[in-house]
Amino acid sequence: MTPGHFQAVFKKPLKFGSRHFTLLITPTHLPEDSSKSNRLGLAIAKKRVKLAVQRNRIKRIVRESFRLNQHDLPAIDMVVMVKSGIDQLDNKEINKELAKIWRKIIQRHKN
RNA sequence: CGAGUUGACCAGACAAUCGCUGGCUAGUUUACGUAAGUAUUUCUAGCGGGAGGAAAGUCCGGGCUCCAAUGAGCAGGGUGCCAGGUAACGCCUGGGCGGCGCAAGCCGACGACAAGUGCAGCAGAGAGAAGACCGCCGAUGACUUCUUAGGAAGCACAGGUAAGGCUGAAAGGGUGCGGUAAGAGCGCACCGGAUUGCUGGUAACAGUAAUUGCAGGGUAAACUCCACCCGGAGCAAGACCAAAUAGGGUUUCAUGACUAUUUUAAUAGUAUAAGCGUGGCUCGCGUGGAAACCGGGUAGGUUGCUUGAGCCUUAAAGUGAUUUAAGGCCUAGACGAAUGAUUGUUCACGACAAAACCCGGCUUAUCGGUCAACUCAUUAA
Repeated sequence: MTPGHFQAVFKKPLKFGSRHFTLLITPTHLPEDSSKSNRLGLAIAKKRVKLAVQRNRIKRIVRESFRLNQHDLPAIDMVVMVKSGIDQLDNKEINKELAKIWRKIIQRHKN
């Protein structure tokens, strides 16, 4: 996603929260309706996660999880934001929490 | 074998599956083109590459880039034993001096306070060319008593005294002997200091001799003085390409103004903002349209961007930092930002922490391990 896309998401978001994540979501506005149109943006503030090593780790895990689940998700743009304290979690816990969020989104989409 | 010092190195390993990033090769796709082909297009496959010793803090120094430049000075800032190394340094090496350690070794902003100015709480008698609180003395002078008339004893009044005590971080060289009423560098010896000379050393400095009774102590990360160094800003530097919109310039066309001709609608000519309020000055309003090209330039893109004071091996010079020569090697280059995830096996159960223009240092963080040299202790020969 480019900065323009980020602005679009921030303008009219649908919020999903969990203990350590906040997701902002809008339906994609791509003119050509392709199958892989859901896109991911990461906004991990230095204020929330201090060390560069930890920030990179979280980004990787979120990307990985997104990659594995993207085919089940509806056509959306989303920005993943992060709350403080997430650097205390290990990889397994983060994966669990993300899986929960994906399920939530899919449920919402159906309804 | 134990305790330790210094230097160098490593930073879990292996396998399977699924991914990320940019490079090369092959194919594919897109754009332009009649085609050959061109391209910094899309996607796929294969191959090989892909964070650190500190990438960190951003504390110094340099390269590179732009700006300014003829040189010098002032201001401001920095450095501060000596010599060497280096592109340069506040770094490194070697040496000196001082301190710590049994030792290997480690630590030190380590110029100048007998240029000037300033500062020093409490305590204490006294804190800077000092000071008499306790103490010591009271020779000399005063007073009292005695007297053999020379003096003797007392008193602690004048006064002398920096040995001792007390205070303090610090009390105006130290120790000893002489000396004295008691004392005092007052005199002497040794130690220390200062000055001058000589010797060794490139130098810092060290050694030594003579002279000098010896001194106004501390503090310069206090002002200051002395010596040396420093132009400013930074890759968001800078260079190139360049959409939309607005605006600038040039050319052409159209329109409008005036004049002439005539078929009253055209042609030719003139001027290029001439126009209107308003006849003039002044003032105000107005000064338009289309196309092409040009230039500046925003978004955006490309570049800068990794071949470099580079790394490895060997040899030579040097105590060493380092330098020189020969041979070999190419080892991340992203930009919403790449090195991961899962599972299994294994071990000593994995710390601190991730490039962002590039180097040289310093500082700080750090689980543990390997190697080399050296020191101490114990035992044996």
